[in-house]
Amino acid sequence: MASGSAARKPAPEPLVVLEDFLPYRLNVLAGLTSSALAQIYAERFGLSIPAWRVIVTLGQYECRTARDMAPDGVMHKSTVSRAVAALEKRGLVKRRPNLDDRREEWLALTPQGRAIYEAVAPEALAVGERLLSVLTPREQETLSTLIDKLTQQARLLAPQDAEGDEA
Amino acid sequence: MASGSAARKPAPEPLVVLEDFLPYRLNVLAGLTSSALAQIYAERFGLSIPAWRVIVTLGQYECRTARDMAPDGVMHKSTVSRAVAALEKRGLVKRRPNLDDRREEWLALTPQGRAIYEAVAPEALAVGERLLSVLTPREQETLSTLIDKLTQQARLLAPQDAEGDEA
DNA sequence: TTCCGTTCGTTGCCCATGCAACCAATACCA
DNA sequence: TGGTATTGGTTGCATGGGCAACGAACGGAA
Repeated sequence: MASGSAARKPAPEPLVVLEDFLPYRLNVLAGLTSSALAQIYAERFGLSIPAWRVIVTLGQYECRTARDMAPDGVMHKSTVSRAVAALEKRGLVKRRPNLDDRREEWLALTPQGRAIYEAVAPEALAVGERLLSVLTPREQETLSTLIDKLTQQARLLAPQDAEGDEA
Repeated sequence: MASGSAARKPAPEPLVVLEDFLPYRLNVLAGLTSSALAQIYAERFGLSIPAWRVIVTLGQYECRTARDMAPDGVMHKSTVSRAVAALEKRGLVKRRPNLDDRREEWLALTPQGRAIYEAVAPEALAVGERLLSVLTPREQETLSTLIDKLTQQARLLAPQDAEGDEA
């Protein structure tokens, strides 16, 4: 069927099969999980992903500077800056000047920020659990190891961008 | 040292440890590999990631419609539309009307498009190889299996967005 | 034939984000 | 001390990409 000429011809030489290409598959997986989470962050709590990361980090450490917010260089500093500004505006985060170095400021969750943190965190964790529930504990450990190895290697392959920001 | 009051206090209850949180780690890994690849695509060939995906798909199948370009629902149809438009403008892709259904159009690489495909593909593959080179063949197989399982599960958790587009 | 519902694809609008330039404060060094 | 380089953080600008509304074309039913 279809037109008489060249429909659905196989390509001369398929050099890459996209659905077997690791970076593509990683992107798909990460995108799906991100959107599952972003849905919770956004619809229920009005948080962007960067905002969520800031909140989680402050939930862990109580007091951090904006620079410490992305020690792995994942978020751009402008992203962090804007996320913090938005959170401060909503009264979820407060800043205190660091008297020892007045370039930077200490950040902390306000009580309202902490409350949101305590509301979102369990739901986010639940999504993570549901995701991992298809793997055996042993597989989960293996996965963790593999991700670490790959991440370490990926840092070497993506030098000046995501990493050069730091250092 | 530091200010006398509340610097670096541990948080009351760290509910989530970001660097152990699977979705976060996946995002970091995918982001690093993406940026390693995007660098090649962009700097050397002026291709965005969606454009690259279109080119690879057409390199595999010769003739596809825009709709078939993201069968897994990863790319939004507007993203595909714009990527195809840009590629056509650069003379890398050509459209032919499908006379059997004039809503859609067949897409194919032009010779120039094919040339770019053949130039980019090996480099992209090389990055993928270098990434995987830190894993044993057995680990690579395991990884593949785990990614598949997780992706399948992630599709269930991210319903209306990335998937609802299709169906 | 004429409706109605659905699908493919495009486009206007808007927001998020990366980049780069910039300001302020500090560090280093002569 | 002064001068330069470096770092923390913000902001203007341009771009990429999502969403939703739209137009065009098809399918089915009366």
